[in-house]
Amino acid sequence: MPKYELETMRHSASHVMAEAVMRLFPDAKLGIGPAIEDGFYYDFDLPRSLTEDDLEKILELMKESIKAKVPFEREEISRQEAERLFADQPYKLELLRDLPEDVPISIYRHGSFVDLCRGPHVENTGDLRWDSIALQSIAGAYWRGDEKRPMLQRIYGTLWHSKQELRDYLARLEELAKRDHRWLGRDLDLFSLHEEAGAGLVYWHPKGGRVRTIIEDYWRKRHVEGGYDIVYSPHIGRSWLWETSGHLDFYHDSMYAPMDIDGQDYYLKPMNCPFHIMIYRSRTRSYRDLPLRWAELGTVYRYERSGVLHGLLRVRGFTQDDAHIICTPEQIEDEILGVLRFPGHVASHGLCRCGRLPVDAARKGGGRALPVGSGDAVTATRPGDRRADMRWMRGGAFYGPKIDLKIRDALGREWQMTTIQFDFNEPERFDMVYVGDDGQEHRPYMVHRALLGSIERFFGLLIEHYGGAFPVWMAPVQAVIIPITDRHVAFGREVESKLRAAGLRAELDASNDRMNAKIRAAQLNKVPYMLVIGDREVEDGAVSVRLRSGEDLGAMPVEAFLSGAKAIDDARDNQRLWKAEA
RNA sequence: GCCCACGUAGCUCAGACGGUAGAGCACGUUCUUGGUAAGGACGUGGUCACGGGUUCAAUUCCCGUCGUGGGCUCCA
Repeated sequence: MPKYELETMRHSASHVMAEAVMRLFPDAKLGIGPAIEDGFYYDFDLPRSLTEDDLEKILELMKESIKAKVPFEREEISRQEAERLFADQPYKLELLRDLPEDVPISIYRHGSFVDLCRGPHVENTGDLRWDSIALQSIAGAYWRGDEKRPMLQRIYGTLWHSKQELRDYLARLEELAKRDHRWLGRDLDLFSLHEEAGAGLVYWHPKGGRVRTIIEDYWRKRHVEGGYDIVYSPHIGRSWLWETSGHLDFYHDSMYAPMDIDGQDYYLKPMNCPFHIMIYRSRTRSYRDLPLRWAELGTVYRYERSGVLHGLLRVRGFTQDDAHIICTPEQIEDEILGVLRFPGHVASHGLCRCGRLPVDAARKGGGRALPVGSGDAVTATRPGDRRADMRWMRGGAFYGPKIDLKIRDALGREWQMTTIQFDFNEPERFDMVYVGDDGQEHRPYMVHRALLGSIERFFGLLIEHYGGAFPVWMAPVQAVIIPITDRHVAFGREVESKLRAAGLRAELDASNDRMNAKIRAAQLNKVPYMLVIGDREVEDGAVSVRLRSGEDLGAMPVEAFLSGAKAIDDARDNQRLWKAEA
């Protein structure tokens, strides 16, 4: 058993690092320095920018401190003493002043370094191992996460129990980085982005297009089965639409500048909802029509600040798998539960964990004045309440409580995918009504929901999830036919058309590379099946099947491969069935 | 948007006190016709991101813009 929790050691390491920085920059102002998931950081206000060389020096100084086994000493002091002690540390003073009155002020010293800190820490710096610490990067970070406050320099470090653990961790990071969709997308010829054609705009290549088609076909099929109707709407709309929805007021920073058409302002759509509402308003609706479930693969354009764009995961034009459910207050619970149970398969990992919060919130709130939610549910008050609107917007919710689902990428960052959001605002703004069984007009409830989130982001994470090796049913190329010499190409074409006729995405590699090179190319493209054909196969009407796992299944008649591959396709499990058959 | 770094062939990268550049892979031609992860030869390919400035001369130095990477803030 290690003597200390990693968290304690990491926090101590951040103090040791801060001490080292203070020795290099005696005038440094200290921010905060907590332990984080895999390491620690410390924020500094320094007279100049740090460089990679500085990191080496800092690590050297940390090493000295660790070798000297300097004891950590805890001390509780009065507020006045603390203010005196940190008189030249404005950020510490600010933290101090924000501490509640009844909290005792504790400080930790080791050597000449002293920090306002709750602890705990290791006994002495010698409890850390200098060879299991790495300083990873220098980054900018706003003081207290507020972009209006000064930007400090943050040093990220990582610490483990042993040198080996550190090595393993760094190796793991490298391994994960290999799954990065940005490089896989290029190597597998799935998509591209072009600086000269505009940042954050995605070009889907034929192979990426195949995967997207499969995702969309699947999406459409499940939605129709799930009681949704598919709708289509324009990409631009007159300013009236956005004024009415409120987007022009509250979402303005994310919208592109208007274009003048015959003296009228038109805007690229950042959202699909107002269009679906227009469809709703196109005729009188009865309670007998509800619930309405309208889905659209709607492409939206949003201005994103330049620093936040990231491959497919954060772009400026993307397609949402958007849907709006318009229902009566009585139907809302069933509708939400229906979404939570939605047989989305590809998107539904973890959906069930979301609980019943919004349903309860909606019920308690009666749909007009809502209680404050917790977690990711966003506060909502009255429709039309400007302050509340703005808060929802800033919080990322349009108009009410929501459920969000986040998935981590290869680099460990979280990205929002699924979102389910109540909207008590737009029905009001657009004066949506239905005629109830009492003959009176009533206000319907509206739910926005996207399961995949955006097709682009979903695809990016899908690439990383599979490391580019898509399961057979999604693979852009399912089988590559590899003739050994030119005289086998003719038979190769026959096989190719047979497979294609059977619905398989097969391609013939007729290049004049050697077979080995063709196999290598297919491997690198992560093609599930490689079908080698030479003299023996031509004679027998067979193919030799190699899997991307490297397994060689030997020769089999083309029909046998076909039925096997189709069965595999149906089972959505490429390798196992083959092994069972083999 | 902010902090730091970066931008040389499609990709990965060399390179030069400032005197307009090179490799491997990819691509093309060609020889080779090969049994499960790279056969050989030859060749095409670059306004050294873009725009200014300094200079006899800028891809190299300075400034700006655009873009990329890692963070922060923000978000599907």
